[in-house]
Order: sequence, then structure tokens, then C-alpha cells
Amino acid sequence: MAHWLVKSEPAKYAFADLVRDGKTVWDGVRNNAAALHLKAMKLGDEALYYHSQEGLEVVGVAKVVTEAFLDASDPAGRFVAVELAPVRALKSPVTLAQMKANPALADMVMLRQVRLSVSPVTDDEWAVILTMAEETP
DNA sequence: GCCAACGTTGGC
DNA sequence: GCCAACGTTGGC
Repeated sequence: MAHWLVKSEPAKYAFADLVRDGKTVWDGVRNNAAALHLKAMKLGDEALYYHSQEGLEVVGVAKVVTEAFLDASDPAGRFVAVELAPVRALKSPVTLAQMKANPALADMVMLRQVRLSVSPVTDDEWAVILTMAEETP
């Protein structure tokens, strides 16, 4: 099972909104690299849910409930969307600053490619971040 | 609000 | 097919 990280601006669609809705269509991705990752997502894959612009932290875990399909909001029909559902909120959110400060995460794709809205997370990175989320500050 | 990173567009 | 200009994202 693969792991991912998805970014969302909480002012537009926060993790709490996903919890409220039960699931959501993850569309609007207009970047080829991000779209490739969406296409690679499999049913049951889990993703870290990161708040960009505000918060700047991983706040929860979501899972893929529908694999890639054509994004209806893309008139050109070039890009795809998936459906995500909430799994759980993190006990203690993991901030961008914490991730940057952790040498084990130095190669994280989301740290190296700031603008990529959907990125892969290795098993090791996944374990490190979830461990950080269990620590009480 | 600014600016760096980087993807996309369009002229040649 | 190259590359400069432009637009967008996102951290600070």
C-alpha cells in the first residue's frame, strides 16, 4: 500500500470539512506531476492531509475510496480526480517546521517541491510523521 | 505583501 | 524546439 500527502488550504477545504462530508472528490489538480500521483493512487492507499497557507501542518489521515477518474471540472479532459474519505485526525498535528527540522524527512518530496499539491510519502517517512503525531508537545 | 520556485504559454 | 515572459503556489 502506497502513501501520499495532499495539500489543501483550510480556508477552502479543511480536514474538518472532509470529516463533515464523509468523503470528497479531490479535483482541480492542474499539474502534470501531481496528476501522475493521483493516477497512481490505489483503493485503500492513505494520505497525510496537510493544511497550506494557514496552519502549515499535517492534521489528519485520509484514504482513497475511488481511484482516478476524469476530472469533470477540467473542460479539456486532461486531468483526473480521486475520492478521499477521512480516516482520523492526528492526536498532535505535525508542523512544517517540525518536518523540516527532522533529518529523517530531509528527502521528503513535499519539502523539496514546495508547489506540488499531491506527493508520494515513503513508508519510512510515513512512520516518522505518525510517530511525531503521537508525541505530546 | 513579498518573493522564490517552477510550470505553462507563445513568439520565433 | 528553444527560451523569455508570465502566472500561480505557497512559505515567510
